Amino acid sequence: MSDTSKAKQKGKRLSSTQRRAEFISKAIEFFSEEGFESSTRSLARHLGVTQPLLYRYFPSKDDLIKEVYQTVYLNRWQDDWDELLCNRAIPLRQRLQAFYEAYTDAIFTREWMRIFLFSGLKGVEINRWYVGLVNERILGRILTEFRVENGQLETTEPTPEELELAWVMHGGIFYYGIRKHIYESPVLADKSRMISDALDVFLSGIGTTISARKPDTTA
Amino acid sequence: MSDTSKAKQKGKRLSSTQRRAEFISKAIEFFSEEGFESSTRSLARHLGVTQPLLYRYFPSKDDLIKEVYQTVYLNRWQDDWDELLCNRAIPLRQRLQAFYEAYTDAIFTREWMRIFLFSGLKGVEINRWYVGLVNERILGRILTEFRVENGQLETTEPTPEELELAWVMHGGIFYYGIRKHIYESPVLADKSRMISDALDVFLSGIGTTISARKPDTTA
DNA sequence: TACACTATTTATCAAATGATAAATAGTGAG
DNA sequence: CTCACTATTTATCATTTGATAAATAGTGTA
Repeated sequence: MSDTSKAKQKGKRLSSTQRRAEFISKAIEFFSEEGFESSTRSLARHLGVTQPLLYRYFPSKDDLIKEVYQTVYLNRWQDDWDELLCNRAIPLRQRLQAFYEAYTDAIFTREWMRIFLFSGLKGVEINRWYVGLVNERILGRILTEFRVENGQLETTEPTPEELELAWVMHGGIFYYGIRKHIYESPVLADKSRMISDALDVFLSGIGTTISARKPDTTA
Repeated sequence: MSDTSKAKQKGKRLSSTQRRAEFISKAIEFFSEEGFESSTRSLARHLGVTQPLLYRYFPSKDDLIKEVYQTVYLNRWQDDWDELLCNRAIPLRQRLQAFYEAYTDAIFTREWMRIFLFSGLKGVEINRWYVGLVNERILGRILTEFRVENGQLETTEPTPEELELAWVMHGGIFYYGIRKHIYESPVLADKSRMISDALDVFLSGIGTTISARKPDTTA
């Protein structure tokens, strides 16, 4: 009923910037369903415009895809998550629960999960970059914060074994999203509960399992 | 240097059955790298034959792809894994370690992981079937065996929360394979150690976390 | 109203695609 | 050696694909 939706119905002349934004947003919808190998004609049909119009806004299909990546990957990270993870006024367990609820709220969508996996299979740079971001901005921090809360040396680097266990925890949570949105398989409805259990298990394990097997009392 | 490799070098006349097997095996290599949207011509080049020859062995590209699925998904499960998981003469912890080492030895290959994800994104039936297999043949059993070992009623169905926690454990281990073979990201070299830690954490958690929060003392 | 500007469409191209039919060339049986 | 058989290639088709150029049609401005 709004101005824009009426304009879209008739399919006539949107402003350049509006059109561009609409193209990217609908290209995300489209490519996340059909994969990036799908044709520009099919995409244009989905957009309700003719195929050559795409080329007035993007020099090539590849450029459009890159814009899709940018939009999907970037600006997904909320800046306050950094502070949340490192806010030592709150118990770590609470911080992690809040973080993973917010984080999974942001990325557990069919669109995001599928584009993430499609681009991962293509081995594109931005995917590798994202994995690095998870490694340093989430898992590395969690391990540091765990040390601090347990009165250990903050400066001690996490061992590879600890980092791996953090990845297994993170991957377990992430896989819930894959099962739900990629496999479309039934999952526990209560996402918070899943996160809570995963965290409990991880935090009790990182304390006992790791320290017990490889006590770094070298210093 | 062998007969077959020489024959392949000259590219001349293999027996029908040999050729067919070779096509499927190399199609797995090829599609796992390039994705199923890649062209039959490109595949033929990879095979060292001309493209129409493919159609003498498979009615259509789709039929070839189905054969690829069959070969990759089926016969991957070793029959003795069933017995291994349920062999109550051995402590559950040991059974799980042995099982997951063997299981990941079987599926943590670049080919398998990539074809699994490609087919998952396409939503093909065989992928859904496989997820069901993991659910019942691995995770359901683990939970049952855990009950038995802890003197609980074998007949009691696992709660959804328990099954979810088992999925998180399994997903965490599986994600190690994704990170290694899809993201090509560095992982802990010692896979056995990763499995061991994941299992320790899971088994200690399933006993305390779950039972503590939702004690099923209804009966 | 008339004009300039540009968003959009129509028409089109060359290359790539899945698929088929006919021609060719190894191979084994007699 | 010859001939039938079939594995393989060559030639080809109709579609689909990414992309471009030219024609058309809204829209704001004077």
